[in-house]
Amino acid sequence: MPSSTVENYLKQILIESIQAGSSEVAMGKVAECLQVTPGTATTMVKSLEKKGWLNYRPRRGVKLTTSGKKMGMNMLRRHRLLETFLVETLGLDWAEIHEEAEELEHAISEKVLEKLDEFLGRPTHDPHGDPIPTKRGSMPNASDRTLIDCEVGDFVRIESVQDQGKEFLQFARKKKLIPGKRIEVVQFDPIADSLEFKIEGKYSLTLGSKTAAKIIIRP
Amino acid sequence: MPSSTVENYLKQILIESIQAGSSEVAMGKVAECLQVTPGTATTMVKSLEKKGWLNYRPRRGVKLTTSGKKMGMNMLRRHRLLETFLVETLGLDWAEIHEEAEELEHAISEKVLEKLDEFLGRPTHDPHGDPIPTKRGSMPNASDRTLIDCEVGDFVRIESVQDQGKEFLQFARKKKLIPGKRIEVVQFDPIADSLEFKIEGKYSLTLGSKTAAKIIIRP
DNA sequence: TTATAAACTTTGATCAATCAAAATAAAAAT
DNA sequence: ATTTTTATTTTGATTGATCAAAGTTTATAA
Repeated sequence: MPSSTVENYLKQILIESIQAGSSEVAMGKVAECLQVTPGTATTMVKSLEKKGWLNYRPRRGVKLTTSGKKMGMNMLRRHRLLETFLVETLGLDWAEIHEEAEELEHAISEKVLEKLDEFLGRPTHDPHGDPIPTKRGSMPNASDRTLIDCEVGDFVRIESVQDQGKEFLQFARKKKLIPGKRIEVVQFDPIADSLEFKIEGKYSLTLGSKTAAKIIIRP
Repeated sequence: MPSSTVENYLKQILIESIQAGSSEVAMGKVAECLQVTPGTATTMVKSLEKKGWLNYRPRRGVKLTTSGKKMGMNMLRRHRLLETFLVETLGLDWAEIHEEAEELEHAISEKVLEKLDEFLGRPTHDPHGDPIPTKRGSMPNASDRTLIDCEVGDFVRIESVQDQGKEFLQFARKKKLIPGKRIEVVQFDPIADSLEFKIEGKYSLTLGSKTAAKIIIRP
């Protein structure tokens, strides 16, 4: 049985490889997203290779094997199901759930997870709008379009928000930047680096491109 | 923040000291209930003393400090609330929940625990009938009478069952040896080491003293 | 093309938790 | 009062995960 450290490496490498689109993840990225020094990442990654979770090419990066991908997906499933539970059932604020799920995901067994999934009614997306992988490890592929890809006049729907930070999530909730909400793009000013839009036809909001890029949308 | 190993030592030492009635727990007991070699227990206990969780007298045993007792109680609270959740909400069998709670109790935060307690309606006892310590660390003291302390003709109620083992719990459920059930003692034969009784006036059952001692009762 | 910077790997060390086996102390038996 | 047994402690070693700092490649810039 993999330690929670191993589980974290695999989950994080999977997330990076999905996010970057490329399957090989640079060692710098690995070290960064696991919050360890580069040397630690190198050492760990070598031991993960020995155990068959991934392939490591020195000074190139790492690439998950089939079992590594499966394990990573499973962790993502745990994480997102737990987040859903924490919000839907226990009523925690969506800004607080990431850290909580981060701990619980290593402690929950497959058996309990299955019961939880059933109890929650087999949800397909977590509170941030991210898709929950199935038990078999497949995941509906998410949209790759964000608010900055929109034209003035576009009508779109928020699919998810890509920032697990407390501050951002509290801001997003206050401004109704919540998965499912309808958005109409009103104005885009590249010089001012600002994008103005209306949520549900009511609430006006202006964001810079950095933040607008965190809002994943679907037409 | 204490590691889960530390949490386990404190919880287990607390349980032992409650069970044995004496506050000082022998090193042998510590090693046994934590499933480590005696040498490991000695080493660990010394480091726990340095951190103020307990007092250690070589070749005598250990005694929790106030903060150690508090931490141990808190772990017991976590464990029992989680067990309650696993049975009441997720519908797991009571024979499977101990190991699950054993893992989850180290991962759940105070915040989530509080929400869980609220969600469950502030239960006072877990599925095995054991009292759940309050947030402040107090616990209604349990009965110390078991089935073997009964006389023929006694009418009593099952308060709890004191064996977390799978086999015993499956047996107990099948035989309706469940907290809350009423029992009438029918016969007691010291020579045969057997005790016969009726549950809810319907089901007859005979147990040896070893097993009868696991059934905590209240008049 | 060489110098510099950035990314990465090695090396040597530490910390928590553990074990096996040897040493010691206390308790029980003779 | 010894001897034997049992309980406990010590010692030396291991494993997993980590870091700091020194060394090595590869990429970038001058």
